[in-house]
Amino acid sequence: MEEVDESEANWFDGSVEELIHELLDDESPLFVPPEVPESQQAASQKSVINKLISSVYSGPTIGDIQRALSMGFQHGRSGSQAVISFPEKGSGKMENKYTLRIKSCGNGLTNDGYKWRKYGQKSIKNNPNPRSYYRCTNPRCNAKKQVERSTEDPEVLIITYEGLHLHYAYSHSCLPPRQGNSTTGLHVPKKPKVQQAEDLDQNPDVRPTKPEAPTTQQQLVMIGEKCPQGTLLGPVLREERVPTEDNAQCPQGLLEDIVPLPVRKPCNSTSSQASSPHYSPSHSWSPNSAHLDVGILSNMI
DNA sequence: CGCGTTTGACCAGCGC
DNA sequence: GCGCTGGTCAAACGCG
Repeated sequence: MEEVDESEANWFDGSVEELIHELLDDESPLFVPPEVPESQQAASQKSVINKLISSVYSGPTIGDIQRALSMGFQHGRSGSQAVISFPEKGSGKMENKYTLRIKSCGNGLTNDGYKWRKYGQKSIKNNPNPRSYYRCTNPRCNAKKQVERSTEDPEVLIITYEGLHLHYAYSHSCLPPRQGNSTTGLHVPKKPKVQQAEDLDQNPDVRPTKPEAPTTQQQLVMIGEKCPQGTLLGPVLREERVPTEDNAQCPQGLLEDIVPLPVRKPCNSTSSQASSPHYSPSHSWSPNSAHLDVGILSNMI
């Protein structure tokens, strides 16, 4: 496993918009051919950046997510429901937040594939049920979520996700090994306790059950990627999949970073994706290539 | 012993 | 300015 010096990873901690502004504010011409008139260089730079972003980020749009949701619940078991909502663009600051309203599934599990650490719980006004605050255990990932039960229907969980994951999901069948990632800054549990917080999400009164063991040999490599001019494009997580049978059947992609597992596969999050007869790779953004860049997704929603 | 949860305290934003 | 509320911190504790 090649050592990756984090100090050289050149992480861009801001959002995509901030990155764009940083690029636009740069005095130096960016991808603008010298023959372009000076008066048109700003517009040309924006055009180039737009193309750059569209080429770097080819993941799901909100519409894609909504389509995925409708797909997921067509394929999901009856009795589960979820509604995803996004903050309105016109209403103040556009945050990368979205809220899921999920009707509890029979098995009471909502493993969304990520490892969350609970950092707080607060009783909310006009809601007898406390709100729990979770943060992604990855120290480089600022993804957070809030979980509370609906006052109208105690079976309905209101999960508010904030921020996007700068790494792959640790879904059950796709957990990377603990060894070999110490250089990436990614925290992977020795024992995958991912399910614990998720169990509490669905059923705060029930103690967690034992999770499944990791089965794949995925390797996460974090790199800083630069454009030819040396301008930092942003944080990039590059996943190199060891071609094993397991991960060959474990497609994960950009959708994994945006749509939680219970939404993609309601009531089925504990079983192997590949084993599900309903699972169709065409409904997700599974990377067919060996590499997938996901880090630039921050603030896409 | 390490990791995760619990929970009271603290802080910031907002409305009055 | 004050109080309320939501969000976060961090020490204590529990579990494996």
